[in-house]
Amino acid sequence: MQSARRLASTDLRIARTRTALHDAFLALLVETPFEQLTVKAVTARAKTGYATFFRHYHGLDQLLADVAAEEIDQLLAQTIPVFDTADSLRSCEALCDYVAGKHSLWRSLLTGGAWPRVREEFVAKAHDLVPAMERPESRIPPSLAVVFATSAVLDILAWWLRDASDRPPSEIAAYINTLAVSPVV
Amino acid sequence: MQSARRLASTDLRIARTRTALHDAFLALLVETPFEQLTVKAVTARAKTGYATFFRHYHGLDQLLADVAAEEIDQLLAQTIPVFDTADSLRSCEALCDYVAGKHSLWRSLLTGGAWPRVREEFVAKAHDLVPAMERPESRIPPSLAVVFATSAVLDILAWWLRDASDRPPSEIAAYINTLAVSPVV
Amino acid sequence: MQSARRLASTDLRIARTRTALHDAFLALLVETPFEQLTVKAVTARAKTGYATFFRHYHGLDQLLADVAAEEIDQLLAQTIPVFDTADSLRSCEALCDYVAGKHSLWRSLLTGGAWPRVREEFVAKAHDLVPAMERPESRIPPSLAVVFATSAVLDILAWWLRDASDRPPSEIAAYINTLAVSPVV
Amino acid sequence: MQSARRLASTDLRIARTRTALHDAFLALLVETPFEQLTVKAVTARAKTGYATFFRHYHGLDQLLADVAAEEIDQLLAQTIPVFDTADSLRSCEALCDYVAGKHSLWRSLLTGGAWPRVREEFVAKAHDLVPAMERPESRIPPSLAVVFATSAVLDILAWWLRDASDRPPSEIAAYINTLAVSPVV
DNA sequence: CTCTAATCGAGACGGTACGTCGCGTCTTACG
DNA sequence: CGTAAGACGCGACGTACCGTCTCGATTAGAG
Repeated sequence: MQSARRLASTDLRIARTRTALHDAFLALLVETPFEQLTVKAVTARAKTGYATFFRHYHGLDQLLADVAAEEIDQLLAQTIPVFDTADSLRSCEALCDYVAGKHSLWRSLLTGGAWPRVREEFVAKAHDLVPAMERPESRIPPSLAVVFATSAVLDILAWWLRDASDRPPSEIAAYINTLAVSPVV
Repeated sequence: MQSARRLASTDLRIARTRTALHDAFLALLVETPFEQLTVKAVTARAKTGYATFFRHYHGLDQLLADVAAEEIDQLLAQTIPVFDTADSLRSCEALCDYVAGKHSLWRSLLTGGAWPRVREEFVAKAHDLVPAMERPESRIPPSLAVVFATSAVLDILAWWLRDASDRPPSEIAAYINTLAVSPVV
Repeated sequence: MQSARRLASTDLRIARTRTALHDAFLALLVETPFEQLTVKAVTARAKTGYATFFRHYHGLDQLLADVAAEEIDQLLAQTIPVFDTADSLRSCEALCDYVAGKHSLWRSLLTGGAWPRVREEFVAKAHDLVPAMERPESRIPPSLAVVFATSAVLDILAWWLRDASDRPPSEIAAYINTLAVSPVV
Repeated sequence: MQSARRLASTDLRIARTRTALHDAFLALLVETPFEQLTVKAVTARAKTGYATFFRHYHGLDQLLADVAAEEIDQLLAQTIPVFDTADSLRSCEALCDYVAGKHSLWRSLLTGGAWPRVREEFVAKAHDLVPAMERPESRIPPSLAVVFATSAVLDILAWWLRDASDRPPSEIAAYINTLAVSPVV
């Protein structure tokens, strides 16, 4: 139960239950803002006993973290090179294409009540990666640069997914490049 | 209760109660993240009856909005000219000086659980002011510009108040100017 | 305020207010069971300020007692001779005719939530009158006789007003005479 | 929760909780008039969570009905033959002996605020049993006979338990026979 | 016919109980 | 004999009503 993820449980039932909760959670997240989700609703949707939930997660926050973590890892993996590459615009486009492919998932994560937590996790993970890409010549403190850049990227993506889903990824990529990337590199 | 603020109720008791709730709320916000506040705690601190709270506000959200609204108005009044003035850096410094003067209040509003709501309100109000300063020549959609700029300003201020309170306002002003203002003007 | 009734207040306003409350109370009692009445409802109906109610009565119970007391006195005045007279049947008919004349009032008092209190008051007042009509030859203890007879009279009247309002007073009088009067004299 | 009783839940905890509430309720009923009982008091006495009460009953009324129903059934089973038997006096004595055996319980039910409800339930149940014992030759309408007889029995019992507990059951039986039974058969 | 006190309306307030909801724990019955 | 179902303790919520209180604004009835 403790760390919930990884530990690659050998028990098939455990994997089954987790998948069910995982999927039910994501499905509900699309219909309902995160703060209004209840354990009961998730377990009902997952056709799982109420108490069972707590055998796998400490609470909805952890389930969110669990679900979001891997998505965040992947998004982050797309985001980091943006700040490292010579051709940052191209990287931005790759990033936006990636998000466009998981449109509804990321809209749930970025435009609802889940988003402060997602942002926090995203920023925290980004921080861990920063030492690897020291950029001492900049006049901006690294910790601020990380916060600013990641927040800006997420803000722009959130704006896209919520208010402007009809615009092409390439356009968004240009905005990200202009507003979030250029100022810090 | 209706609109909660204004309408300047002529009854002294009402003003007294509201002030008490207002102050108690702010005092608790410094010690406790917003999401963990309870009506009971606020009314206890305000030395007010529990039910009385609901005679004035529909819930803690509305109290937060009520408390934050006027602060936001003032901060916004400092922020807008930043994007309009010839000497934007000087305006940024004025903004940072203003925030430094209300250090602990704004730290509560920007670094705790209240901040998503504050940001939302801030962005919404900023949106209402944007038409007044049309900037058609920009290649960034106005609604994105508003979201990006206000979010960036708040992010930078939040970083300052939470992680770097020892830095002088002028330095922060420079960051704001570089990261949030320049890219959109 | 204290004893509420009598004291023949010289102030017209007081009399006016009391009458208004009195009437509003009776009017509501017809529509609503006593236990569901609220002070607010009574004062609203009486077009009177909420606090004004408490300037005249300690609570709804007292208002009920106040309203009921005089009615009970009158009913009791009709009831007592029933047990004293040679021709008890005729007295019973007088009693029933009297009740028939205040049909809706007594239905409210006897068939709703007010009835336990009315009964209690009725029995208590009857008790006070019993010494005057000692009937030592009976095998039934006087205190029981009073309780039984008054309760029985009220029960029969309540049954009439609630379930059999179409029957003539004379028929009810016969029942009262047979069931409540004869057994105790 | 639904029908509250019966359906013999197989879960021990449920039975345990209901018994606790049941007992606590009866214990409090001895000390306190029914209308002044609170759910809080009952649950406190039952050492049970407040909300748990509502998982079993809709309110105190239902709990009273629940508790009283079985007692009423038993008392009624003793009462009915009184009106059917050749030797009604002997039946009355059986009835009084039975009540004497549950003295404190019935005093709580009949002499406090619970009694109007108990009476109502008692009368209602008696009504359901009446068709079985048609007595067409009587000149008293059956529905009145039921109301009168059951009310009279309860009134006499209540008088006994409240004001004359020292009298022997046989004496009370005589009163019941004289006042409540004879007039209707 | 005025002046002065009492009464009035309005409704805020502290308090208490209600009935509901969700959480996280822990017992139970069942497979 | 372990696991899924769900009862439980807890505590916050928002509502309703009570009875008290403080305000002016009237309005009687005594001088």
